[in-house]
Amino acid sequence: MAEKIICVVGPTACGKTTLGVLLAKRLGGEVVSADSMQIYRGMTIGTAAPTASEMDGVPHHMIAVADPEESWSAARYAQTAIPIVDDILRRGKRPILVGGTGLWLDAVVQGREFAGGAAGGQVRRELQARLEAEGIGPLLEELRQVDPAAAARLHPADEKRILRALEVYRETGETITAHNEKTRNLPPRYDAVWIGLRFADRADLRQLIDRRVDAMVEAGLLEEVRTLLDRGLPRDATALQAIGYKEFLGVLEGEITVDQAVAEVKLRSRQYAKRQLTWLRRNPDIHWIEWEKERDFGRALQLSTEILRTHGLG
RNA sequence: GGGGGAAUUCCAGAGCGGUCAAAUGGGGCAGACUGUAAAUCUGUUGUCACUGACUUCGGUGGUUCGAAUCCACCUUCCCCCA
Repeated sequence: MAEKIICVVGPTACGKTTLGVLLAKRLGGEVVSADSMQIYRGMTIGTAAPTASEMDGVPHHMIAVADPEESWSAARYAQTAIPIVDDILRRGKRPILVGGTGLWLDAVVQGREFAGGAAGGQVRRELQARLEAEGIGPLLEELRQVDPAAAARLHPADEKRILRALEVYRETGETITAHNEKTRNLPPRYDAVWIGLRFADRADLRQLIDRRVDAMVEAGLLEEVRTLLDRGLPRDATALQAIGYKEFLGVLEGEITVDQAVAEVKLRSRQYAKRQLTWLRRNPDIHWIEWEKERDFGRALQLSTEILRTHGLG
């Protein structure tokens, strides 16, 4: 029987961090972050990573544990986070996964494994070079030869996944389609109770995002980005894909003004929130707590407690 | 005061007599997604009784078989001269 863990999910700025801490305190739990950007060090302001006071004494894992120059993936995250979750359980505490990166959450909770190969690998670089030289056509044709199902499923414009599919075959001798079929129905690694936070009206989320972005800028987002660059972080680092960072990079390089960057960050953030919601919507196990206008954490904690109780927790 | 230019679907911006409900981009909405996922990719975006019909391209009137596209006047905006 898989062990019980809690997952707190939702779009950016919906209050996951706060609820996670409240639940941890009530249940004697520890937070394991599932955030693809908070994982990097030196990116606290722009990723809205919890501060020491926000953590309120609750142990947090997987936040600021990676060098921004490193390129973390969902697979690497899972490899690192799963042992941590297990350790928390072994110590008789409750793991609480808190995060907005849907794939990363699923990578821990589900029993699936990622196929071989990786972004920085030799095979991938070869494929990338071929893509640049020949275009996607020949690569898609090659995929059609070895894995017709994947070739049919993937949109011809989806270069990233076409490359990945070829890479898996080259690296492992097994097609990604076969790998997926093999692992898709494995039992979940944990018995997760999913709690989702969202606003009943998206306009309220937007307002909150706007305010938060303004606060980030006031808190020194520009300086944070400058510091990262001063330490030699290359412009193409995965960490700099983070919303807020890439835009303010543009400010430092004199391409756009601060006002333009702020507007851009707000826009990208709400688009991101939308994508997060799309990902989460297909998870039927999520128990949604809806905010009306303002976030009421007292009520959310109460509702969460009831949800957890029905799942034998609390 | 005189001369010139422009007004297009949520925004920007094509279109310059029929093949235009109107290119393209942005935004919105919806979706996908398993080793870059805060990334990447897709669909859709006037209305409806939706393989067809109806109402649109600043306003009014006109030319024409037919107009977003031509003409007149009006309104607004921009530029130049004064």
